Amino acid sequence: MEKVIVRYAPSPTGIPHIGNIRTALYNFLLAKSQKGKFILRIEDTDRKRFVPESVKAIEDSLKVLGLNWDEVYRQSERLSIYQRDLELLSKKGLAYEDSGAWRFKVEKGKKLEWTDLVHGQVEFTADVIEDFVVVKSDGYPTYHFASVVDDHELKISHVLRGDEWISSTPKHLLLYQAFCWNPPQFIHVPAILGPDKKKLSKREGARSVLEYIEDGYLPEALVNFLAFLGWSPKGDKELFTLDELTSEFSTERLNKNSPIFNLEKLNWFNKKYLAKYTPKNLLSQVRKFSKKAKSEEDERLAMIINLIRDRMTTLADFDKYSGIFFEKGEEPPPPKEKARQAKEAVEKIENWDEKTIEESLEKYIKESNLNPSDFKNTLRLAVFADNTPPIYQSLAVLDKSEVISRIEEAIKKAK
RNA sequence: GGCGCCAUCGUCUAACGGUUAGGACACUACCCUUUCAAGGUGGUAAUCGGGGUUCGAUUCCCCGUGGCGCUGCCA
Repeated sequence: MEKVIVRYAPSPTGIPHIGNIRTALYNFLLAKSQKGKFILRIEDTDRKRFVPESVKAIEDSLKVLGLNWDEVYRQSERLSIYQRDLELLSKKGLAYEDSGAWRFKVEKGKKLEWTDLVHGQVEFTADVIEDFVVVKSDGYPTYHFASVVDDHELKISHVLRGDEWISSTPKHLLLYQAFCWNPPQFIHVPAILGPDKKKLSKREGARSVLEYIEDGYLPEALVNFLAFLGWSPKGDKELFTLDELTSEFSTERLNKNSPIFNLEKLNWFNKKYLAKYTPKNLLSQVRKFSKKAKSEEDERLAMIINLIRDRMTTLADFDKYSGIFFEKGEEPPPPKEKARQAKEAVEKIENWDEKTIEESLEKYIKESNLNPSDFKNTLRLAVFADNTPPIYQSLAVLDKSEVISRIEEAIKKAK
């Protein structure tokens, strides 16, 4: 069997959004699932729209997700190849000059068809195709020309790209015929849509994976989420690592219709992957996302993370839920009498560790014949806020003196 | 306008002629629980419409409708 060689060919006209990167993901999965080669090809043939920084953004986006490429090419460095093949066409009488550009001569009446790995048999008539430009007057090739020449040159076996290219594929087929080359397999995948069913816009997820990473989303979650937007594995399993996706991937299970970007689902994936992180790993990740966490010592930070990790959606959520461990919440204090009792109970605790705190307070509740829920509620309101992680463990995060001074503060404020 | 692609719960999807149309997110009820989460168990919710083919259509064919794409010396 021929070797599978696949390419992701973005044009560097801006930061690639999540939909572009999903195409890259599918290309990567297709290549690696067949033990093939994954090529990155920068299609920088439009000099007007070229944004130099976007090349790095493309590379960084792939790297952060682990989509490592085997080879990289830039079309702007391959001009002589296109020139050579243009001459070939022109010698055959299939290209002609027009206002400084070169056009391919389309033979009318021809039937162009291919078997798309997603769509099945697709047919066009050459009648609807105009003589199209292959080399622009500035000497750079058009997409149609450059991609066909390069795909052949690099022995690309499968062209997996967005389905906006379906209508252009007949042009590409014409070129393959003109050169007497065998066309690759075509796989056209639908674009991701926004919640309004329109093309993904900036506010609805057309952001780059780099931005999602900055917001505290995990690469594993992004990969899993993106893979499932237009593809599904056999069973009901939902959580897949990149390696698992690679061994499971098959183009047959790629979808025909356009999926809609759904942030809720991404959030769910992110929570799931966050839950899988080891405490040590999570700690170092959280440090990158929070100033407060950065200056906190390991042991205490680990305690806090352990208490709030279940409610974090992204890494950036550390600040959102850890506030009560740095500063008391705004909640109104409990009644004075109850707060005094709480203070008394806390003062009796001899060793300030989680276990002793719990034993000692439970003992106090029993001896004073208190309602346990009510007492814990009082503690929560006096020391923290109305929502907290388990109260005894939370108390252990603070110093005893801090707890007492917070309660005293509450007593002062209480009626 | 022409050409093309697409159509299952609100969303992501399963089904490859026969299922009580399955799973997940979201929503919701209950359980667990001092609170908020997390977790557990249930629930609401879908085959765009009309014709065929067939003993039988979500599934195959045609028409319509709707959405999207292309129709650039942009990709």
